[in-house]
Amino acid sequence: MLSFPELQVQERAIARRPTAFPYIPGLLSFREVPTVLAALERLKTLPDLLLCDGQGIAHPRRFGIACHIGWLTDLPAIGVGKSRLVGQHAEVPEHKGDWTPLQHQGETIGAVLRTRATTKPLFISPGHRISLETAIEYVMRCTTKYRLPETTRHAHKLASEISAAQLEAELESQQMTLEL
DNA sequence: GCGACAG
DNA sequence: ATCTTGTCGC
Repeated sequence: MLSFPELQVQERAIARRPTAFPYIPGLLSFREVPTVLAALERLKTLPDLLLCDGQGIAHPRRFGIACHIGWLTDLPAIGVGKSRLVGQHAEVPEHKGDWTPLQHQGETIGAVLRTRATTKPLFISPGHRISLETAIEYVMRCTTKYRLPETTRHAHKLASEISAAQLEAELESQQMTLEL
C-alpha cells in the first residue's frame, strides 16, 4: 500500500495459497480473488483505492477481477491490464499519457493508455466506484518512469522476494535431509 | 469448425 | 504466468 501522491510504501501484506482453480481467460477472479482478499485482510489499514492486475469492466460480461474485488470490499478499484482480453481500439499515439478508447459491442469499456513512450500500452478500465476518466488520471499519477504503476511494481517485487526466500528455505531443508 | 484468449 | 541468453533501443 502506497501513499498518494507521494507513492511511498505505507504498509505491506502478503498471502500465499495453493492454486484451487485453473487459469481460464474470463475466469481469472476465481483463481486469484481468494488470495487477494486474504492479503487485504492482513493490512492494518484499508486502502482508499485499489489498482488491480487485470481488467475491470473490459471483460466479456463486464465483470473482470477489479470489479470482483471492488464489489466484495466496496473499495474503489481500477483494472490495470498488461494486455487485452476483449474489445478493439485504434492505434495509440506515441507519447506518455496518450490514450485511445477501448470498445466492445458498441460501448466504451476502457482506455488503452501509453504510460511510457516506446512500450506497449496498458488496458485501463473502471472496476468499482470510479469513472474511466478518473481511473486514467490515477493510473498516470501512480506511474513514474516505468510502464507499470508503482503500486504494481512494488507488489511484484514483494511477491518475488517472498518466493525466493521460500525457495532458499526449501533448499536448506533438503541439505539437512542429505546430511542425515 | 476456426481463432482469440486478463494472469 | 513461467522458461530462458543474449541483445536491441532509449
